[in-house]
Amino acid sequence: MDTLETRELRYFVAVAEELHFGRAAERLGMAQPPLSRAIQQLERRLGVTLLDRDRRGVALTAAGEVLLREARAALDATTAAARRTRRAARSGERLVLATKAGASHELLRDLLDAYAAEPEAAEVEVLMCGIGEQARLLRDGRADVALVHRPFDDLSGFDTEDLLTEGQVAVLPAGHPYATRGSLSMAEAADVPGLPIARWPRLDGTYPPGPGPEVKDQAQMAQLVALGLALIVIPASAYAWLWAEHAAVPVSDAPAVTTTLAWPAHSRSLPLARLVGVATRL
Amino acid sequence: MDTLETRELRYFVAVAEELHFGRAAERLGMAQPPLSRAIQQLERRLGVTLLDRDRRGVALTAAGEVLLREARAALDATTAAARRTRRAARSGERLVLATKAGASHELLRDLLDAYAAEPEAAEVEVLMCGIGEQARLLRDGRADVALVHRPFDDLSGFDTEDLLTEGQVAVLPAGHPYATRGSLSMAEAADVPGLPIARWPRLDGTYPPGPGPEVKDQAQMAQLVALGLALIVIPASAYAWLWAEHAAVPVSDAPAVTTTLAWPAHSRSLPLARLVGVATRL
DNA sequence: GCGCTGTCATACCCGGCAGGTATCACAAAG
DNA sequence: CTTTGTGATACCTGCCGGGTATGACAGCGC
Repeated sequence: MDTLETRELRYFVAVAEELHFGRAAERLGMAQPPLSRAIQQLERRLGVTLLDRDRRGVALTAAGEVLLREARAALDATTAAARRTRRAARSGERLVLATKAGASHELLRDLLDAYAAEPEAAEVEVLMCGIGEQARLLRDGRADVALVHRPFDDLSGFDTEDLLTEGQVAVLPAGHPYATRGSLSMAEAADVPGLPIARWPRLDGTYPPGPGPEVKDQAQMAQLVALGLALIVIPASAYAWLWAEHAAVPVSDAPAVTTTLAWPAHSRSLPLARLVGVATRL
Repeated sequence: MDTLETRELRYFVAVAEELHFGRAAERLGMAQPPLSRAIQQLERRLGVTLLDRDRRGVALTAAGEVLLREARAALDATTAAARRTRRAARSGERLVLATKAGASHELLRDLLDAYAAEPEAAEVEVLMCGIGEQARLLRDGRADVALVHRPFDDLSGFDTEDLLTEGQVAVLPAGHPYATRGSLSMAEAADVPGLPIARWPRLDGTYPPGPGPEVKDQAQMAQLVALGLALIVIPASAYAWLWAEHAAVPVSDAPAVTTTLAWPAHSRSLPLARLVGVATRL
């Protein structure tokens, strides 16, 4: 019952993702034959067929799907081990906080200020990342803690602390007739003539269907709205990046958004514990 | 930024746990010199000192502590990958459910019955384990899902579904004067003359202080109570294993215990999803 | 102080296996 | 039937993981 080596897992993930031995080998910086052999060995050692080689193409078996998912998690865990160990050794202690660019401005500012006021506060590095990337950064050790937003982000596997629940607002071009309304319903927001709701990616990177333009960060949204090409519905705290050409109107029936602090479940870092403590008292 | 091999992690964990290269090498089934060399290489590659070799003994540095924790998690993840892959390939699908021996009898029976009644139900193997072992079994892939009890078990890192919340009862020898009482308070239970409360291990394996005997499973508890040497306070559903020599009295102010279904956060197994679905409808 | 013992590090050797190159086998396309 | 693209096979080589023997050094008993 020998244990799998990370090398084998890396190879398998490459092949499973490319579904092509040649390209996978290239990505791994090696030749194709040893890669084929390594995968065969892996299959023999597990006693399981992972790939259906069907001349002209490779497909994952059910067991292969399982291994792909598990192997990714295991690889993330090992790289996280290396990263966190290196970080623990360097420069005393230091926290890396991942957050979506532009979101929860005031909350983040207050949190950092309050934490910095603590005696023995560690240095906090803020890592701005794209939508939905926080979980990945936490899992592979690039971040120690993250500000995430329910129900948008995937929190499974983390410890969390809710910080703030808030409604959402519709952001419109400043001169638009609806900009002076006191509030809107989702139905109204979805049906503004000439202003489709912009779509942003879901957890898996795909976009929901709809007429609006696809965007991938707040800067794109801001510009599209300022240009009068779309409207967007966002948490009220994302307000901070509003331009002069924007107006915000509360959306009465949009789902509430909770800003949450999340960190790896097994973390025992003292500075992190202190940051969480500060956050709860905010 | 090369990635760590599981072999290195295994070696490091052995040394970190033994704090002795010789014993660690023996445990790993190898000679001591190559182990020393491997650890040195690991330290060089990470650019971090993990161990303070201080003639006569080895001690972990702060970075070493971090790596020990992270390495254990990573190793669990890789062995889980192997186990789950093998299991996915064998015998169609099959679920392994871990539970504390003797706890939540009726609930477990109902759950298994309801699940078995489903069309396309997978085979469920019930794995009885000791107190607090469920989390480990889930983490290293020996189990797919577990029945755990809040606030006793460590649920960090898992998805969960609460099934049942209940009070606790004091279990006494059948003939004891208090056995006929309608209810007790914690203060009263803690102060029964000649009957100290038995202590069971906490998450880390240590015992809380107190006058009562230390026990490690329900059979020991049962016997101690039947012998008139101790009383215990347990969730009402653990009732099922009561002997004729026992009597149970509700404890009015004991913290409520919730029986919870827990599973690895990233699991995507269809039979598991079905089991969770059945559980929520229970 | 002088061995003795227990500990980790060093020196050196060897065999297996990861990786490379060349080639094969085969299926689909034309 | 050739061409093209694919993964598998055959075979070689060098590196590195592992073994043995030994060194360096701290504490201990006398």
